[in-house]
Amino acid sequence: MPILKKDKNSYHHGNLAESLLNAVDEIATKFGLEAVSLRACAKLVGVSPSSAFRHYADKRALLTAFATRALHQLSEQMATASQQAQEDGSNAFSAVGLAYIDFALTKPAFFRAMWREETIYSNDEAYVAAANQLSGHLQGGFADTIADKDPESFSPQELLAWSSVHGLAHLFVEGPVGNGASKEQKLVMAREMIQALGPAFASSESTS
Amino acid sequence: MPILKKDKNSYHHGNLAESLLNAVDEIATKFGLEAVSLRACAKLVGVSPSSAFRHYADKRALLTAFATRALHQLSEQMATASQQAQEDGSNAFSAVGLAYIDFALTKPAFFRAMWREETIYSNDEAYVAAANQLSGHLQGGFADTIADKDPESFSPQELLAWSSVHGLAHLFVEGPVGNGASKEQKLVMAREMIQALGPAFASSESTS
DNA sequence: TTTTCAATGTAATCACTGTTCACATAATCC
DNA sequence: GGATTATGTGAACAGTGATTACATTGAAAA
Repeated sequence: MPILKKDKNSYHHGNLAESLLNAVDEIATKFGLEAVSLRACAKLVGVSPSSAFRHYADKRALLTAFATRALHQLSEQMATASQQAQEDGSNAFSAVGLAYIDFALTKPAFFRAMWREETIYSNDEAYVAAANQLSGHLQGGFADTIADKDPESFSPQELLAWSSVHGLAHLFVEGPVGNGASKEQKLVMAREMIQALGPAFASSESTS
Repeated sequence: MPILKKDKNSYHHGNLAESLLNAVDEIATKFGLEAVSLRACAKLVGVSPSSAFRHYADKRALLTAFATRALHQLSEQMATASQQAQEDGSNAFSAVGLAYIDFALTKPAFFRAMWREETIYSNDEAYVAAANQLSGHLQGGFADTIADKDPESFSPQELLAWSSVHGLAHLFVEGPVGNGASKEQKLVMAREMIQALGPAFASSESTS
């Protein structure tokens, strides 16, 4: 799946929709989310600016697709972390939470793109589904009763779990927390914070 | 402090720097943060677009000043909430945390502006100071040893406190949490989440 | 009071942005 | 092979942040 058009003379690109997402990826990674423009993406892909509108109604629609893809990537990493923890016998919620924060630290532009009401269509079906999947992974991390639960309703503890992990990730990425620290140090802070969360779950969970 | 130039013929505005901040306020409140443009602010103030650059080096500098002002406003609300709780004898951290979330729900555009690395100068002295003041209020909410602590270092529990409150506020404002719910319902969710946080602090705090 | 000068606001202009529209080219279906 | 649909193009539009040389003003200095 090449980003660039295969040969400069071919009129059709063949994979433009996805290639544009890859272009967003590349530009956001290199120069930040703010630097992502339709024209820059089009140029990177080797295509005229207006061609993007054949595949996305809007810049916002493109960013929505990108955010959705990012959500899926994060979900995937959380799933493997959970699986790994299950094999190790270690704490699943801690593993999933750390995966969440690690993703934010590794791909800050992606994390930013995911949560930005005003620049994505947050009612988009695929986006909502991906977000629900995310929260499901987190809920599944510290309780094994996921599937048949209403994804819209959170118990206070579930909300606490998501909020704290998400909040730390966001404060790392956008806020003044841990400004001088390395990624490893931040992950240590995260692990400790998650550990401190333990007593809040102890009452409702049998074993840990 | 009028936003508009007093009389259309006077060459000097007299209070442009602050009036521009008010313009950002108004536009962000009415049309969202994304709609804030230097030109729109200038027009609202009744002044030419380029005049803004006499007072702010950048659009980013303007937004930094706006974010800083917003941080102060939030700080103020947290301070009064804390004071109120102290008079009532109710839980100070809960009050401060709820004030934090209430602010985010009431002024989402302000909350967004506060935390946006790429559109503000997050190393700006005044901004950093305001952010530190914020975290101080939160730390002060559940322990009374604020003043002489290094604002850069957080204990795991302090980090947990800020992260969970901040995370829920952010998920409300930018994320899919509580999408159909009213502000009051969200505040109930917030109160319950904060309550669920209690056990995590119990071990290190004597009384509550 | 007059003169000087720094502070503040302006107009014109630049490259860039998202978006639209009439058009060009290609792939696909009958 | 010819018609139809999907996909990419080029030119244009208004709006954006920013810079520059210039205009206007208020206040300090004479």
